Amino acid sequence: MARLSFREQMLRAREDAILAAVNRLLAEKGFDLMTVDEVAAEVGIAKASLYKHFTSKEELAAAAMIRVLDRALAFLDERQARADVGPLEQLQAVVRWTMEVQLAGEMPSLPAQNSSLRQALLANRDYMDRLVEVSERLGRWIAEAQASGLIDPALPAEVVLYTLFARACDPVLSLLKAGGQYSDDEIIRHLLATCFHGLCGGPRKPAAA
Amino acid sequence: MARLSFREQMLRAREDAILAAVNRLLAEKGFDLMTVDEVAAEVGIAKASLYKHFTSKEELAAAAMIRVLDRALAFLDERQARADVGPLEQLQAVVRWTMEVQLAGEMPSLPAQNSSLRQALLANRDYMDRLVEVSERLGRWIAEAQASGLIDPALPAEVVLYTLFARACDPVLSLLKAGGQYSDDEIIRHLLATCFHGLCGGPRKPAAA
DNA sequence: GTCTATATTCGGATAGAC
DNA sequence: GTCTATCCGAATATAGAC
Repeated sequence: MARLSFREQMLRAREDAILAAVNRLLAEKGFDLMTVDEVAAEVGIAKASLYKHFTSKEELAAAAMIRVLDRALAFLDERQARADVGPLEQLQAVVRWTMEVQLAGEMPSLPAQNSSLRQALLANRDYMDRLVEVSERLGRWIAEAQASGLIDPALPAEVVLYTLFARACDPVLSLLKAGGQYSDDEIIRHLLATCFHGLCGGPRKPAAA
Repeated sequence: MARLSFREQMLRAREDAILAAVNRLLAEKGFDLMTVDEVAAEVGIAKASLYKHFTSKEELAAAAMIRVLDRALAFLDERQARADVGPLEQLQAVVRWTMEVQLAGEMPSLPAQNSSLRQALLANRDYMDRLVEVSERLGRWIAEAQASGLIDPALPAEVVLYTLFARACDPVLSLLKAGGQYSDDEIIRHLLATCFHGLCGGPRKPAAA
């Protein structure tokens, strides 16, 4: 039993190393430009060995994205444990977290509408279940925030949810990061401001009347 | 002379048909997933004939994107002719226009950071000149709007500019469009609201104090 | 379950006739 | 300048030895 468990641990460790590499490459180049050869090279094993763990490139990417969703769910767990935080602050904390993941180069970009990956993800129950779970938890905060007017009640909740997902891989962040003239904190501050208060800059100026 | 001019016209017409097809395919699938075979099939000519007009897939895509920028510049010309419109309204009109182009399925998505297309575009003077021109014109409106406080002066102009570009190919729009439960007008209205006033919904509620 | 070597498919690009 | 036919490299996936 102990030996089996040990082997199992080794297996898990290797697979996690694989998924970490896939995750990084997905963030850097996206699914289409990432090659299985690169993944194998980065992990330091032969390509054929990869295919013993995962049966296709799509499954490889799906496993990495499931891992990201699991991290997101763990983060949501943490936040939900705090009862003293309002729904708007929770949503802002989530967006901040996604930006930190982006800055760390660990946020895979959304698959294009036609990608073979998209098909695979839609058919992957493990992935879809987690995506639905994340959406439902965010949906509860969105509903609360809209009920109290902290989030614009005129916006359909769907629009708010999609916007949060989209900001999790907003190209503005990588453009600013590539420009190199702002610190990570400044980037996050500006993007949080535009996400929640818009380019016009909402309620911070209390209208000099 | 007349015959030469006629031939020239035919050539232009064919090339424009090619670019229209490329533009549509770029919007639908992106550069990586678009194949030259598809383009040829859609135009109804042989692939080899395409390569008489354009020497590579990258050049083909670049020509299509230059065409988009030319349309944008023409739109900016129109707007600048109106002297009675404030800078914020001009920027909102621009964003609205980009969303209409997106809804028409004619807005190519931003090339990924590592795409071979990105390299080609950066080296393409015709493309870069137009991109700089668009940026400078938008930059003037942004500066004016920030000077009068209509756009948040705390945001670096660069952040505002990048955000406008990013909203021109925001995946939120295609998600809402795919959902099918909102009219094009509603989609544009909600996205304009989140872009300029944020999820919290800025100055429309005059703070019931 | 890891390796080397290879099969196979696909897509960008070209040759050469007309 | 358009076509048909083809080349060639790249990338996914697999065979088969150890």
